Amino acid sequence: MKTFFLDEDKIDKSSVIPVYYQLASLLKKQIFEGKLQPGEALPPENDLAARYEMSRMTVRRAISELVSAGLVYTQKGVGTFVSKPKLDNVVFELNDFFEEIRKRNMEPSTKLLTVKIVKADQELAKKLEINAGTRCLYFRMVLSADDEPLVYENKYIVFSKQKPILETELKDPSLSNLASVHSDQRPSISKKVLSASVATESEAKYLGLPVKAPVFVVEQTVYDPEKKPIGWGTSIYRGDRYKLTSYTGWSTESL
Amino acid sequence: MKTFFLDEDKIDKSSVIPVYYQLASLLKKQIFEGKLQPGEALPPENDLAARYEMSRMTVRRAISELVSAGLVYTQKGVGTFVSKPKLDNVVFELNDFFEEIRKRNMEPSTKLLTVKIVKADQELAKKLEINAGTRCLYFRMVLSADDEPLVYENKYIVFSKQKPILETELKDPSLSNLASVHSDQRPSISKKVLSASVATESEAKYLGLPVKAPVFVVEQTVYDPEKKPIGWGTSIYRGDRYKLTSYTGWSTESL
DNA sequence: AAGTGGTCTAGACCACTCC
DNA sequence: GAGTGGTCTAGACCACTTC
Repeated sequence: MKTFFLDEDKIDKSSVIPVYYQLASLLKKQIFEGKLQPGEALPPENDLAARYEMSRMTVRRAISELVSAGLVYTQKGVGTFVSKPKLDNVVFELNDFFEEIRKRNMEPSTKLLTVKIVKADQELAKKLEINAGTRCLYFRMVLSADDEPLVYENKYIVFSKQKPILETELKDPSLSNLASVHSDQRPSISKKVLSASVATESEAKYLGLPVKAPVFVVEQTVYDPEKKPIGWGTSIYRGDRYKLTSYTGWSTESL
Repeated sequence: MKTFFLDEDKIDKSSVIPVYYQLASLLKKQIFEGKLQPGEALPPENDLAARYEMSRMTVRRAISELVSAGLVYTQKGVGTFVSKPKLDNVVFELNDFFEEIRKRNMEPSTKLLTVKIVKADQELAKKLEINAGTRCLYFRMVLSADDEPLVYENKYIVFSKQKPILETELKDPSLSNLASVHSDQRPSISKKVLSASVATESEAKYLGLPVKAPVFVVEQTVYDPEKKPIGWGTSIYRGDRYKLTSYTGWSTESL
């Protein structure tokens, strides 16, 4: 027989801190300290409700916090169990360039190298699921932080409405924004593919890199709600400046 | 005055499908179809509860589904509003090698090239926050799928207990697993850094690539609960085989 | 049959925002 | 002060798992 509930009454029902949050923190603590080991069952919800003198709904709210944090999982008719930490499944974030740069207290800028109407060649026609020769809007630009070039981009939008290029849209030159301005359809899904490559001659030139220097390539396709492509482009990220970092696991933070 | 509630009574309270789920789907549909535009407010919770004849708690459960899906956000004392889709903030998943390969119906395998005890040099000592010369366990291996080499790995574990290398642990040669077996501390946090590079001579040899072929490099550090490093390693992924794909946005799926 | 988590109700009080 | 979302209660019935 195992004894739970050794911790004193740590729930302060008159506190401004929600009761469910206090209980969630208390359970988290027991997990981090190893009092509740991975695979082990939490006390039943009714027991927790009785012990901490709160309603079962409030207990459930607390547990649902742990579930979404990935600390525990539930099994219908069986119980709630502590998860094993998954340290090898990680996610890398790649956020909007302007947001990311500003977050680092640097000044992002866009240099528009080319903007014109082109006829789609075979490759582009295939990417955008249109006929070769169809007219597309073409953008070529360099994104910089504090005047240091970091990203070189080529973008194509299916050309469906005549509209001038506005100065303002260079404030957000993302493919999804360009597509929403220059297309009839509003973009609703975006696909990005990240790969490793080496800089071509022109890429190296605009990024101030030696030819064949390592780079990240992000190929993006933007679709309308009917899953029809409305924009396609590639972004070349300097390999010497860009790294994607990710942390996973249980941390004693957030108590 | 805007008219909500035009949809007929689509809530079937006797259905096996939970009521909160039905309401969530109904609201999702209105958002996808544009009947509820980004920035626009959802009807107040009390109104929804009255209209669909359910308790407010159930309405809140439905809305909380939309919140965690990123479709809406709430403001205390103000209301619940439809979010703007963020198409340029994406996450790339990089999961456990064995899981990923099996998911693709291929057979993963590990070839252990080297395992021995080494004295830490300056660089390794810095990474593991130990003194140079401290003994570490060193692993060098190639991970393959259907006998095609895909990843080349070098890993170091702080050497704290004498323990034989077991055949079974090559079934999961991840740094976190090796660290948990060969260290006194259990690993609890993992940091991974993804960068683009080109293959060195030895990397190219083991991966069957030309020298200077593009590769992904993942540098991983595993920490114990006190944030002390207990393992460090690098993984070289073939750039011609590995791509990270990500989808974001609103999709009509999941209704 | 007993125990578990999943859903749902019909109220209640609160803090917050806006006018 | 009116309206909003955030929290909480004390019940209830259900489907599921285990014995």
